Amino acid sequence: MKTIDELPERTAEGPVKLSDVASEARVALSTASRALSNPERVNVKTRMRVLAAAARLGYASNVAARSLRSGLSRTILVIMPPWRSRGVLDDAMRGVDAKLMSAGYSMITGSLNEDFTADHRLIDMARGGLVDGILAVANELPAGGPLPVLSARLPAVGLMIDLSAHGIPSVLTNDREAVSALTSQLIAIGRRRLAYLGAPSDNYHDVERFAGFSDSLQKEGLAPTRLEGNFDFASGERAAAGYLALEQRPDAVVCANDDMAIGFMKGVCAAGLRIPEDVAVTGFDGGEFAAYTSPGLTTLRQPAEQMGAASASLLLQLINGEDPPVFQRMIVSAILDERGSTPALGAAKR
Amino acid sequence: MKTIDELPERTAEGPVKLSDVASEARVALSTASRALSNPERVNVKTRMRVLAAAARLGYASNVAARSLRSGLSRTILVIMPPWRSRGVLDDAMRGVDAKLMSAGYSMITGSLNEDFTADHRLIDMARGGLVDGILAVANELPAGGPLPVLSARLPAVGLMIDLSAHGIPSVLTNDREAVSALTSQLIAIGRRRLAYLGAPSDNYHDVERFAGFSDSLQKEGLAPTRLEGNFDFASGERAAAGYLALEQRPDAVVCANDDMAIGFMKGVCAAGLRIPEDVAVTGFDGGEFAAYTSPGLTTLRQPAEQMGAASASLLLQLINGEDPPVFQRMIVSAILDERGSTPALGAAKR
DNA sequence: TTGAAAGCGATACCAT
DNA sequence: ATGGTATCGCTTTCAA
Repeated sequence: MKTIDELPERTAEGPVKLSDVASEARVALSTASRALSNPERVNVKTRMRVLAAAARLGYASNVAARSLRSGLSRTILVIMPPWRSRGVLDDAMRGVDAKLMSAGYSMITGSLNEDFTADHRLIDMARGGLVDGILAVANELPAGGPLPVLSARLPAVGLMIDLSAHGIPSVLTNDREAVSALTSQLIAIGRRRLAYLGAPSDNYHDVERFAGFSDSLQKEGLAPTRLEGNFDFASGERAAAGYLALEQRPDAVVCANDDMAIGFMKGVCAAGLRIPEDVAVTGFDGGEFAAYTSPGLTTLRQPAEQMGAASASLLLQLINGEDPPVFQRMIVSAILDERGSTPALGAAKR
Repeated sequence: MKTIDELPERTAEGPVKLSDVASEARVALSTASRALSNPERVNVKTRMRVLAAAARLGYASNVAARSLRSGLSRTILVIMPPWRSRGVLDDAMRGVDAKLMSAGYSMITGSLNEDFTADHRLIDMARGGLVDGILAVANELPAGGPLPVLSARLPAVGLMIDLSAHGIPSVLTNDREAVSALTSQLIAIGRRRLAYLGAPSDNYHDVERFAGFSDSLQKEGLAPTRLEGNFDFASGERAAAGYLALEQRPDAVVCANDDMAIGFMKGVCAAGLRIPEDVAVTGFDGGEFAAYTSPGLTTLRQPAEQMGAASASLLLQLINGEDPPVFQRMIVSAILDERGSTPALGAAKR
């Protein structure tokens, strides 16, 4: 995986600008400009020199200057209703939005591509001076996600993604601990054959949650079963088929998120099993839907909106150059929302 | 309601800039600048003159110039995973994002406030030259939403909101027609006491959908019942209580969206009614979750992603100054997703 | 084909 | 307290 440090660094003198590229390539400023924006109007040989220089220096054109001069921003303003409460991410964004708004900041949301890499233009924005800071948010991200943009060396914060290894403070849920506690409660009420429904294991949250699950099983000397999904409804439903095919069907299934849990419930209900009598099911996230399945889904709710707000505050703090936070991870506790998909978990000790 | 035309217009000479304000207020450029950004460092009297002039001219500071000079953009780049398929809006945004991306455009998403008014900064962005066009998207918006920003007189398109009355081309679903057809089908299978679960009636979609519902009832000489909600789950559940209290309970309930339908189903199921035997329920939107309730929810699905992409194309077309579209509304047909919450609707003629 | 120079609009320093 | 002016980084004529 390409790490930040392999990418060209900004010099101590600040962002590299077109004039730097020009002198590096030993051409005039205007020629450098043309080489980049109207390549066909420049001698091939010179063009290559410029391009090479730009690459070597890690040049990113300053978006503000460009749009000021050209009168074109290549940017669209999308106006939407306030963030709706759907899924953790939206909840989180609501918190982010509110906080940034009240601090007088705007937000450019750049989605990653389907393969979770950052688009080229995102990187330009990050390094081209149009933004003051970066908030990387992700809950279902494989490792190696938005890193290239972080090479902008701008103040940055991770939300629901652990970037602390890169020196970027991150706001996270206590996935491992919370799942472990929940698992222990399931054991405490007598469940003995427990399964975990997870996702491809390069996902931070899956790793953590599965670890929490395993921790508790090991403590009791129980053996874990693992089912595979990919965080969406359909994969949960497919996993149900796998579950039904087991000779010794687990009597409790801990899912890595709500969506899979909901799909899973549909699958096993359709087969005539009773929830929670035959199998207890739990989710993770605490989306609004969880209260509207039948039975309702017991889940670990992430206080997403607060986490969003916290991450935004943190970022603003970094931008304003106040004393950097003493922590690298801000861990927020998930909250257990108990519903019909599990028997009463009672006062099982945490 | 404040309409576009009451707002200050840009002069034919283009956006008003600080120098215009300065001369209008009969002060130096630098003084005008200070009056706006460091008010306390300017004599009250002069300050008022400047502020008045700015207001009179409808001045909006050029964001590009400001951030170029000050080195501060007051903008945060938020990096997110690809749009997820939740709710219509997200689906729609996925289409928008893909289209804009491939055309080399970036997106600034500005949420409206909780009261559905545009934030002051949104308006600045729109009028301050940082964006080339505006896409207003909304499905649950009361009338009078994002209009002020549209005063920027930039190319604009409405998505799931009808702004055609303001000369802004809009991409819409055939709400009225689709609901009417569905209602007729319910009548065709023998339902006679039909209710509509709607939302505050200044909402475009609610108005259209209710009209479609009423159309079909009138055709058969049936009387409509109307229940009130506000588009969210909880309001659907509350509406169920109202429904249960009716002496003559309707045997079919057409809901203005999926969320209310889902909440409503939960409410009536909890009371022991059977769906669809005792009461058939339908939704609108076709979110992913509709397939995971029990029973599954019959709903009119909006092809949101395609609509999003279409609206983005349209906007780009306007920006590029190609021949403006000959239509003011692009109407897309909703698709009936038939599930367990209604008896087989069969081949009822449309 | 390349280079020099004139702005784009706003800010902030330095005078007054 | 106010006014003049250099400057931010880049694009774009206009000459050479």
